[in-house]
Amino acid sequence: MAVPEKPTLDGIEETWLQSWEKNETYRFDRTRTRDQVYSIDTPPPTVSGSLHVGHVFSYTHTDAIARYKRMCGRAVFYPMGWDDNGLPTERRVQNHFGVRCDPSLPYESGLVVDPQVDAKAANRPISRRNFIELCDKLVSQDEKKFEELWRRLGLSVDWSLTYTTIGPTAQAISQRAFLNTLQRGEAYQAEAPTLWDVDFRTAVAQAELEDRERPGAYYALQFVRSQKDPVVIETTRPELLPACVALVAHPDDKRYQPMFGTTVKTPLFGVEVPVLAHPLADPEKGSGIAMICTFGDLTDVIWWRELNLPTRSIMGWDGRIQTDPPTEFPAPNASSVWSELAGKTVKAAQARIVELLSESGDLLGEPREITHAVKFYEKGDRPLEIVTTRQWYIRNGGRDPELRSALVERGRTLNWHPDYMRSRYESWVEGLNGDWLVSRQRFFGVPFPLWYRLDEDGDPVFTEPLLASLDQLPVDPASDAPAGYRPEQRGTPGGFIADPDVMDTWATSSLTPQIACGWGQDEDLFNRTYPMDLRPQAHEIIRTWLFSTVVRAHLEFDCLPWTDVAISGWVLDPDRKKMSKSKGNALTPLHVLEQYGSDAVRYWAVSGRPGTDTAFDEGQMKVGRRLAIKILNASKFALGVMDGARIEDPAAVTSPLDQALLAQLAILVESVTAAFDSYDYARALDHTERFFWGFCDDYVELVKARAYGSFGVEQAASAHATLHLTLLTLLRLFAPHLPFVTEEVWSWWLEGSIHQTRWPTVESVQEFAGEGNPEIYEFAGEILGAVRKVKSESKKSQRVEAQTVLVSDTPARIANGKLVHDDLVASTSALSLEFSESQTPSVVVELVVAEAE
RNA sequence: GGGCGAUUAGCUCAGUGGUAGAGCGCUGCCUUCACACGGCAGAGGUCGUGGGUUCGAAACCCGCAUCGCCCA
Repeated sequence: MAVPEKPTLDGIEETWLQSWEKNETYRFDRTRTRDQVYSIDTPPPTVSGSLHVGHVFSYTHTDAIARYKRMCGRAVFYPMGWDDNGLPTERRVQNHFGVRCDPSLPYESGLVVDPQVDAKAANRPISRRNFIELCDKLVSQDEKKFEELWRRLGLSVDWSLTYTTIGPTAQAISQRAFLNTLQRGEAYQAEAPTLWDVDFRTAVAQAELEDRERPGAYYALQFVRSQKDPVVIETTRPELLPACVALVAHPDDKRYQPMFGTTVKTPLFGVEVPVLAHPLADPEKGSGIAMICTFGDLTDVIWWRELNLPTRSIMGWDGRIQTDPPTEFPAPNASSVWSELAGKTVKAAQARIVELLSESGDLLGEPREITHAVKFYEKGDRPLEIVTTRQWYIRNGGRDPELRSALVERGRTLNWHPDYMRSRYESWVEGLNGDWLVSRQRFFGVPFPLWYRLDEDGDPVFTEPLLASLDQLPVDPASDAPAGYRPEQRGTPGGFIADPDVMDTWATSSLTPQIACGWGQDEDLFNRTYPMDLRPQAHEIIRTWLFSTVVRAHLEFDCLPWTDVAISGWVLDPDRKKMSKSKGNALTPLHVLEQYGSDAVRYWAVSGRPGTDTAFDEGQMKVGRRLAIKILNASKFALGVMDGARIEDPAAVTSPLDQALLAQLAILVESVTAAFDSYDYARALDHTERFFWGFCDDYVELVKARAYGSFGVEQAASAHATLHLTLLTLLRLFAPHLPFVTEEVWSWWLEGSIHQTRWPTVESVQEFAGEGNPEIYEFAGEILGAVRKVKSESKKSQRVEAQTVLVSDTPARIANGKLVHDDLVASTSALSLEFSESQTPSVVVELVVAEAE
């Protein structure tokens, strides 16, 4: 036995991290069958270069569950992934190196790009392949930093299982899943109006939208009617006037009913457009009649589709008004008006057309300023436009009520922790209004495993894509040729071209269970781990990550990807705002890990209940550190007083106080186990901690004299057996939360790692507790506390002797008290302890008065 | 506008029908033979608000207010 003279937390992270690594403590045992395995679909963090405390928060929750399940005897499959795919990486590379991707440039071998001081300004164009090399370089640096942090935090991840979302395996699996989806008819290509970010120049999916309140203005424009007064519409987007294809009002709107079926002419351009009825037109909004443009917003798209309107799009992919007019404008000066708008940004075009309308007298009154919700790409800076493009879609129930209700049903059979988070899922699925757009016009992503045949004129035949074969994956259609073609036929008539797009990052992230478990790569592993047990994640990505993962598993495997989902809240700053890098209020976790120790930071993290947002609180970390130190010292006492005697014989426990304590301990084991089984790690810790402080304050004080041998060998043996079992049990109850300090204490007198031991059972404690009565322990604690209070209020040392302690209480309680008479006398330093029956319970203490000096 | 959640001590939060709880902070005391990187104790709340159910409500029901999130 090696109990340190002066136990300390200093350096225990290094010691045990090395030991766990060397002994492969958390290595997944893949000899175990699926029912013995607990597999976790760890959220692969976006490798963003910087870390903040929000990261350590939710991952600690998962680790506590993982450690509990491991101690319950499951082989825990706990891989880490890095989400290095997609736009966040692209943007980071652009800013870090001061480059931008220009796919038209040739690859430059051995290109050296140093991080720029003022990187944003440099904006150096490089080829797509060079760009991707920089992405790879940067993410591998970031991944090292992340791994160091996770290890330091004590995550019991099996690091040999690490995957990425852009690596060859992820690419192969994403492409395979896509090809399967395509062949089952669940993926399709369509040329359709698409929400479009003009800065990123890519299509954006419904799940990536967010509304932002922006100032705008209603402009009243008059449309000419033959032989009648003009009709006035109000619009926030006058620059789209040349794209106007109709006016629309509500079918019940009496004001406009007479006009339905007639035509009017657009101001400035003189285009004749019909006046139509549609229930989505809001009579309360503006003048009650609106112009339909192709396309100003999603309502325009609906009207365009349902009213079979022509397309007159004017928006270029770069967010500027395109050069060519969408139609021939009848009005005499229309072409000069158009030439003023062409090539302008939306903002500039709006300013100019307002001037022109004003000059022509078609703009009535002053613009009416308003604030309205505008759709943005969540990572974007300018409002989304709608352009017509060819895109890939995966069916997700957005247009298919049967699939939709099947997916709602999937959500209902999933175990949600906490349960109310289920409604986020349901309201999202029920509100879907289109299929999942999965193609992105970006560079750093998984390419579609497709090519298109070029006809004799060199035009691509989109209707018959050339598919990669499964054994070819991962494939890069930009450098590989499709079967039956030679590489030099690329881009030539009769030859082929690659699909230019990459997949949405969620098209890969939605496959993390398949990637982690080795679908199609390692079928043996897959059968032992899939479908998985747990998906831990935050609540704001239920609509994206969780939902898309359910969709893929449903389509490919007709099952849920996991049985349970545990939703973590956010970390809030002291002003109760979400901590995030973009808000600039995020703290890096490394300094708190160093300052308070990993166990202390974990203590703060696991005190945040499932699903609940939690304030960043260094105070809680101090408390956690104090708890860890207390565990060291209490353990030192228990082991020291036993002096090497490890009594593991239930018969040795003879003292009623000891039996009472153990009876309480059995209750504790039961409640902590129940809390963990319901994924409530916070409640589990709360129970254990509460018991532990009571144990230190009361039991240890009560038992001290007896444990040191004051009342004989047998009495001491009872105390030693109780201390031994209690310590053994409490350490294991703490182990999922505080892996370092519990391992440290374990090593003082036991072999192996505490994290590979079995979770304590109620029965094993009950065996020692016998017929122990918890009330005895409670009552003894009350008496001890009452004496302490008297001493404290008299401003005396707790060590001072009590002349008499008189306990008055009911006969039953007095009987209990008498059973612990000797321990009470010793722990209160009482010269005499007496009991008397009374209806009004009290503890009267008379202290020895110190003699005058 | 719809949905979900929150509102309890100065702060952070527990508490799903039976006398208001914990930790932090604050105040006081104790250098005690596990622990000064400590211990013990004390003060501090008409449980957001208005109704209702009940012998009894912080808790259950309805309305309202404020905050947060999700979705339109």
